[in-house]
Amino acid sequence: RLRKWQKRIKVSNAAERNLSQALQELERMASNLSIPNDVRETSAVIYRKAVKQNMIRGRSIEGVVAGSIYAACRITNVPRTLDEIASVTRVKKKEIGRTYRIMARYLKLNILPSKPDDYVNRFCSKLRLSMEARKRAEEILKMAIDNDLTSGKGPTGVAAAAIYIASLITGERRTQRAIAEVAGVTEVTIRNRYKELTEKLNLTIEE
Amino acid sequence: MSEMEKITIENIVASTSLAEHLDLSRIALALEGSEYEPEQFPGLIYRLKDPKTAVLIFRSGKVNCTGAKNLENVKKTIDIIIDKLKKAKIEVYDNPDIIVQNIVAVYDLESDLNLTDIAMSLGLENVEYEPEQFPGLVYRVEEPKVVLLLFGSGKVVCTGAKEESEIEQAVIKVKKELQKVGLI
DNA sequence: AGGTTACTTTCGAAAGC
DNA sequence: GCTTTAAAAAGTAACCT
Repeated sequence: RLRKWQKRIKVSNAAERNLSQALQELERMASNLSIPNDVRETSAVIYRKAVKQNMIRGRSIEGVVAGSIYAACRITNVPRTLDEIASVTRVKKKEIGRTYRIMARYLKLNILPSKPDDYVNRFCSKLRLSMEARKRAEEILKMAIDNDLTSGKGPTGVAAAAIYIASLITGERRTQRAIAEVAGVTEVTIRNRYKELTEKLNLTIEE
Repeated sequence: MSEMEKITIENIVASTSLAEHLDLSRIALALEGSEYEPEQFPGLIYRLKDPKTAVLIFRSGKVNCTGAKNLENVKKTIDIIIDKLKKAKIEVYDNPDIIVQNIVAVYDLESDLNLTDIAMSLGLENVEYEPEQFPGLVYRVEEPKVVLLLFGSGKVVCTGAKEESEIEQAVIKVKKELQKVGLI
């Protein structure tokens, strides 16, 4: 009856309000991260799926939006780090990671583990490195993956070390500090990965 | 069948009941070094040095024991608590049933693992591998119902088991699955 | 550069918010 | 869902010398 209709209208109003609020949040975060439109659309699709599966219960809209963006970046092979996503939200990195993992399982997103080479173009652009350096870094990473030097290691740390080596090879040297900053890892991590890559792949840097 | 020998139990969580009700404030005074801050957590925390375990005591009389590496030490811990409470004139049961709630163990597959390949062959829907967040691959086994953490070194952590036999079953199971797909 | 400590993940019980 | 306990795995981070 009338009560029932009022309730439905209220629910649908609330749902619509939440959805438009979420999509506004999504746009805000995405533009702060310079995420392209196709990836934003993928994020929105994922967010809508999460809503349909009642995944917002017990979670914040902001957290699910952040998780959707992280997932969409992963799916389109241009992953952003959890730190990058967290930098445009009040949601903590730990919570975004947790939400993302739950979404990936529950929504059956079947997302492959991220690989170091997915980060090369973005990090090299920020470092204004040449195409030659990117190519070198990708070659090094292919060897690293073929020799299984990456299991369990953070993809960004491995990518950072490969880029550091590539920058030395092409003579466009970037400091570990500069690379560490764009990759969001510490210089210690770059050194550790650098040591392992050069030793196990017998890489010689001098020219 | 002696995979058992290569399994190291690292922690056992067990629970029991020592009484219908316990006055934690009184116990806090009886057990030197105990921590009781009901605002923060409803249980009283008490750590033993030998065996090196920790006990949580609740006002319902329920008690949890964590940190023991074998069942004897779980029993020893509970007996020590019972003894100390009795000496403080606090009435508690004598031989309470002890229920093992969780066992954490480590096993070594003795072979480096390519976690990305394992994630794909075990099926992305059964496994979680997010190296940016954690170096281990999380594998939820349905039967026995335990969770395995697989590392690149070949080390495996098993948690969620209530009996040692479940750990052995799970370990043999993954080993066979990895051998079948040639990843070990 | 090292070294130490600490945090990430998994699990379960307990009582209460 | 959170709070607290213990414990391992391996990687990364933070802080100190």
